[in-house]
Amino acid sequence: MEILESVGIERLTVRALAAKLGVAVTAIYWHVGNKQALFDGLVERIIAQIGQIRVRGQGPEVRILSIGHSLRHTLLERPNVVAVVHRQGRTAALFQPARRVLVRELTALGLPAAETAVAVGAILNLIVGSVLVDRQVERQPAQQATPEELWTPDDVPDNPDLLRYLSQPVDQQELFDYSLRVLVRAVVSGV
Amino acid sequence: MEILESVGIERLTVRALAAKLGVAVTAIYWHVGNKQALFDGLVERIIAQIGQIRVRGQGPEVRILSIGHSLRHTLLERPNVVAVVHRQGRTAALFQPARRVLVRELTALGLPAAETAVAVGAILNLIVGSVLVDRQVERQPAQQATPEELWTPDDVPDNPDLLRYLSQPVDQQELFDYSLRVLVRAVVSGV
DNA sequence: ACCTGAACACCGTTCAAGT
DNA sequence: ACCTGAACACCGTTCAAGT
Repeated sequence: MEILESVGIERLTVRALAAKLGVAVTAIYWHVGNKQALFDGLVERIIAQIGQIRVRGQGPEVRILSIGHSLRHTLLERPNVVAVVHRQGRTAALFQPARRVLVRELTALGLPAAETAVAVGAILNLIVGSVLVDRQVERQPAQQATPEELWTPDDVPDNPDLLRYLSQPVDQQELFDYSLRVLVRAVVSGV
Repeated sequence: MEILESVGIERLTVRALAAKLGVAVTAIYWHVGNKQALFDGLVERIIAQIGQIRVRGQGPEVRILSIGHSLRHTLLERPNVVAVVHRQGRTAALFQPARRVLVRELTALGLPAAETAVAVGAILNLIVGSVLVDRQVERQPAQQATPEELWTPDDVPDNPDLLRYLSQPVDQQELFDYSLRVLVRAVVSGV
């Protein structure tokens, strides 16, 4: 975990771990089997630790929004951790606690079972997506082409105002707020 | 590209490419510099090929939905390709053509510039997220814990109907349809 | 039961040497 | 200008050998 958070998943190697522990590389293999098993164990610990969700506020809409924001915030704080979980294909398990509390809030609304299941999935997908995109953006701050090269006045004829907006870097947090609000409102009002 | 699509990004190595070309490993280095540059070049080609979007249908809502579905479909067909683009941090560039046509459709709606920029970002984020989650799900079909273990009757008291829904594997396509529809409707109606 | 060193088959990369 | 082989520093993994 220390290696992961300090130098990233790329350099979390069996040999680096052995060195950190002051032990022969092969000792790791005796204890955990192989690298796959090592990562599996690490991810299980992460899931047990990070999964916890605090729900705050009054009223279903506010409470559901707070779940989304808290989860997104937790994940954004630990990009390397999210990377391992994703790599091990355990994203679903990581999100299970959030799924649990979301179900609780949505059943309180008295929605039909089918709609609740879809709404929970949609909200969680939105969060996963937003986090993955955010990580992507921060990992590549200079996306090679500048916005000015990507947009020509031709794309947005007679609209210098829009061109200015499009040329600014996207505020991921704002996008997330907007999408989540729209989605939750639709769910709560039963569309 | 052939290696990528046939055996996946993991095994797309400089040495594998050299072997496929019947050439010494070091020849690759003379031509493209290093692996990073090799991947960069590959990704540029992919972006030029895959970015193209067909917009179909009449009316802004239908046309925007068609953009979303076409893009998602294209990306889901080539999971390995998406993986390289994502790894090289060029997702934004891959989505530029879609961004372009989305802007065109939304300006036709006559929305204020600020709202158009946010709406475009939100829709694209939804698509990226849905594709990444979908790839995740299919890469790990057996998510270790079965739904039956994840949910206890305690989580959904007195609601066996909901429990049944939650225990089924999530239909990612349905989730995407739902979220996109909600989002586009909100944008079109100017919420 | 736990740890070691040697060895193997892989990587990416550099560099001097060839034509 | 283009390609090669040898070499280096890294990987993950196995296995016989030690205590």
